[in-house]
Amino acid sequence: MTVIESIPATDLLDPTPCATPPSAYLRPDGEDRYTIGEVAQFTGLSAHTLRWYEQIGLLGQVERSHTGQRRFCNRDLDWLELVGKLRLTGMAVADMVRYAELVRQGESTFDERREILLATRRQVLARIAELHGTLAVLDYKIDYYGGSGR
Amino acid sequence: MTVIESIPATDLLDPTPCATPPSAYLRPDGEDRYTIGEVAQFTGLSAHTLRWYEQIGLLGQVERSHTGQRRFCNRDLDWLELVGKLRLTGMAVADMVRYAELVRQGESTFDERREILLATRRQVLARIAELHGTLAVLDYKIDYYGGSGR
DNA sequence: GGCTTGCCTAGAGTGCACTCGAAGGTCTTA
DNA sequence: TAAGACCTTCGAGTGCACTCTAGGCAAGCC
Repeated sequence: MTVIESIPATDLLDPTPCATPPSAYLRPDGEDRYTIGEVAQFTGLSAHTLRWYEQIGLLGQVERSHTGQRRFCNRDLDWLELVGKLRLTGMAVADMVRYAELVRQGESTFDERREILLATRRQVLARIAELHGTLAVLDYKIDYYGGSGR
Repeated sequence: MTVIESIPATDLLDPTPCATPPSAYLRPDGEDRYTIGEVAQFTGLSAHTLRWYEQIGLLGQVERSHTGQRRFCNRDLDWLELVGKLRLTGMAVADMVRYAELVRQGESTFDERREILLATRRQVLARIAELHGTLAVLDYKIDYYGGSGR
């Protein structure tokens, strides 16, 4: 919960459109075929939720095995990590789907994507300020109830 | 939204159990009898929501006029202001109801109330840290999309 | 061969926090 | 005294983000 991550310089050159900061992959690229159960464990999302994400377009078409089972790749994990971060900001699923669609449309949507992220950034800053405000109220009342304990 | 409030020293002695930081009251104490519509306008909550809050015990018995209409007082506004702050922390309504019950039970519940607020405080701090983490990711991606704009 | 485990689909259900509608009573202003 | 804004209760509806159910397939193990 108290995760403030730093971003290694090696990642700053990553050319993929859905680049996100570092992940500890389960397997190296080329051998990256994960079952839905593995991904569920790795991301903390349920298998149900992962299927639902794909269904609503938040995940794009996931590859399938010859028997029709999903086989997620490292890139999918990257994307899910970003989705997780966006979810933490309070962004609505529908908005994330919109963003995912823009990613799928390619480079021509860079500007729009940047705008979305900038707007999200502003909302996060506002939310942080709001939380500092509630913190002041909480501290005031905690003091009233006999203080300390912090 | 960017409200970081300061608490005037004059309020620090307030002896009421549901004391909250300053409100700009509509009317001075003694003449503080507001209709539900006025309170709705003042708090931004709908009249429906205010009735629902009372119904579930988040608001305690609101006074009534001789014809049975609700007449809110400044104290109710104070309480609603606190509820608004707690709601901003993401506290569940059921938990706020629990807190309200403790307030109604009187001084013997001071310790328990302080514990609740301390726990909430920890959650708010964790949430702020989490948001700083998402901010780092957003900045990373915004840079990738051509930066600036902040 | 039978059992278990894990996966598939489509669609229904859940919990939260409101939010609204219906049917009717009351208050205010003209 | 009449219009219309505002009030009441009760219960149903909404939107979100999952979460689960049912019914079935496929692979691995004893």
